[in-house]
Amino acid sequence: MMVLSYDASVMKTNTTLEALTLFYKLLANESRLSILLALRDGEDNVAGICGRTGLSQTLVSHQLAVLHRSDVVRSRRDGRRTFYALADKHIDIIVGFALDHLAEKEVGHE
Amino acid sequence: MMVLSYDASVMKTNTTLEALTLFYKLLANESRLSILLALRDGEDNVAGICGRTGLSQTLVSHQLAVLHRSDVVRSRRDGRRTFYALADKHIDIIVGFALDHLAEKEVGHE
DNA sequence: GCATCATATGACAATACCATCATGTGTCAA
DNA sequence: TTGACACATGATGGTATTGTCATATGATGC
Repeated sequence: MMVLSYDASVMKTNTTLEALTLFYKLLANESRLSILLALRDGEDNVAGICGRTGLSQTLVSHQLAVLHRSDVVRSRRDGRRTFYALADKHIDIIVGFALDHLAEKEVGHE
Repeated sequence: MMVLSYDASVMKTNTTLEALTLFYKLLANESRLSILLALRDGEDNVAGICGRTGLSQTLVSHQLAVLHRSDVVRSRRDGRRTFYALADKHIDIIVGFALDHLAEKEVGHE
């Protein structure tokens, strides 16, 4: 049973194929991807992310929880707010990379 | 309604976010990813892919159809056989890239 | 403490996806 | 043309995922 959300500490027991699939599953949702793209511009709190993505607070919190459980984003509390950021440069690079290549492919199709 | 399978010709009307999501959805399944990883070694026919992935013929055909509809793989008929290959280097590069970074991240977690 | 702000969590209906079984189609050899 | 081979397709049951509503939790100021 493959589940979207997984505990990062379990990942070592997964095969590479499973790990890679889980990783892509995280990116394979418009809400989550939208959040990640927003975070490429730098860290932001939940309200800020809601504003920038147009998603509801509940949805953003849910998806941030998913992304956080999988160590894709990290969180930092500041008073009542929680700021989220991409956990490392990998996500940033990988998403950017795919975007570039997708764009390139689009052009190629014209 | 976001659907995994989409007609590649429709993609121009999608936003970048949608297109990127659809792209990742294609990779977010263990069977498809397994097929794509197999095809990184070069083109192969359905039976060959079944052998290398351990997946059933029906499943492989189904997933190849999905990947083909989205222009991720291309097909070539040779007699009774159909050979499939990655449509371009993008997929190869992107998957390899994610694999490398995932590996790197794993090491970082030790 | 109490109200409020900011975020998190639980439960759930709707939907999407997956893998399988059964069957269909196209190709070749005899 | 028939049979076997190689692959494709349709239908379907089971399951996973999605987004929403309602509600809970934690922090701050008064």
